[in-house]
Amino acid sequence: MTTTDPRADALVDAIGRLTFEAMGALTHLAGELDLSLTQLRVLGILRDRRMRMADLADYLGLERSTLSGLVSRAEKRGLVARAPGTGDGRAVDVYLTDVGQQALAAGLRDFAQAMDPLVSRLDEGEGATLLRLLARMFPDESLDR
Amino acid sequence: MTTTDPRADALVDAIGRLTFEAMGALTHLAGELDLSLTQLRVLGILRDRRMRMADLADYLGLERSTLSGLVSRAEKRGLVARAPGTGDGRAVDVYLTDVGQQALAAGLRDFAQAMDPLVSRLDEGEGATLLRLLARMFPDESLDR
DNA sequence: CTCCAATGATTCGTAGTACGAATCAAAATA
DNA sequence: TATTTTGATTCGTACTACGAATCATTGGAG
Repeated sequence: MTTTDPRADALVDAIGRLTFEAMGALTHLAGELDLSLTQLRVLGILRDRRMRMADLADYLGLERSTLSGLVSRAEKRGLVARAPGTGDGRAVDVYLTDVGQQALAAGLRDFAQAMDPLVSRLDEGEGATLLRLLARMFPDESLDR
Repeated sequence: MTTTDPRADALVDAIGRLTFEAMGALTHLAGELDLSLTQLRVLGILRDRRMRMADLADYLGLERSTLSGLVSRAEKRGLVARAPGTGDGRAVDVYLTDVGQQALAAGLRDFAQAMDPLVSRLDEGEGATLLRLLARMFPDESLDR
C-alpha cells in the first residue's frame, strides 16, 4: 500500500470521495451554526487538547498569520481562549472555552446526523470492520476521542 | 447503524478524524497550487461530470450567490467554463477546462502522496476491505472515479 | 557572556471567500 | 393570462488567507 501502488490509488480515491462528502456536510452545518468551515475545524481539532498556534496552523494547513486573526475572532466570540504556552516564553496555547465546547457538541450532533445516510448503508459487522480499519490508520490516538 | 446507535457514534468519529486529516492535507496542497480549498473542491467535484450551479452549490454546502463569484473567478483563471444548461433556459452548467483537468490531476497526485502515510499503515488485505466498505457507502457511483 | 541567527507570534495591506438582500429572466402553476 | 416559483447573478459587508514586516524570546557560535 504505497503511493505508486495502483490498488492504493483506488483507495485514496474512495477516501477522497468520503472526504468531499463530509466537507459538504461540514460546510453546510457550519453555516447553520454561524461558523465558517475553518472555525469549525479549529473547534474540532481543539476538542480534547490544547495546542500551540504553530501546531494548530500546521494541522489546518494554514499560515500562522492566518491563524492569528482566526483565533482572535474566535476569541472575541468567546469560543476559544489563549494562554501563554508552557516552556517557551514566545509560545501561545489555544483551547476551547465552555461556549466553544457547546458549539462543537452541536456540530458533532449535526455531523453524525449528516453522515447517517452513508453510515446506515453498512450493517453492524461492516461498521465494526470499518471502524477497526480507520483506527489502524490512526494508531497514535485513542479510539473514542 | 443509525444515528442513535452508540456504535455508529464511534464510527462517525473515526470518519471525522479521517476527514479532518484529509482537509488539512487538501488545504495545504491547494495553497501550493495557488488554489483555495473551495476551488480545489470545485475541481474535484467536476472531475467527471458537468453540473448545474445550484447542484454544485448544494454539494459544496454553499449559497448560490457564493458559487457565482467562485465560478466567475475560476472561469477568469481558465479552470472551468460555463454553458447554458440543457432543458431549463435559466440553468447554467459548469465543467472543467483542460487547464482545470490538469490542475486537478496535480492535486490528486499530491493528495495521494499526502494520504500515503495513513494508507500505508494498512496491508493489502486491509486496504482491499476498506475500499470495499467505502464503495458500499457510495453505491450509486462507480468505484474508480 | 555577548552577539546574532532562528523561531513563535502578531500586525498590516491586499485579494479572495461567504452571506443575505435585491434583481432579472425563464418556468411552473393558478 | 397573471402569479408565483425557481435558477442565477450582482451588490455591500464581514471574514478568510497570504506574504512581508515587525517584535520578543530562544538557542547557539564565538
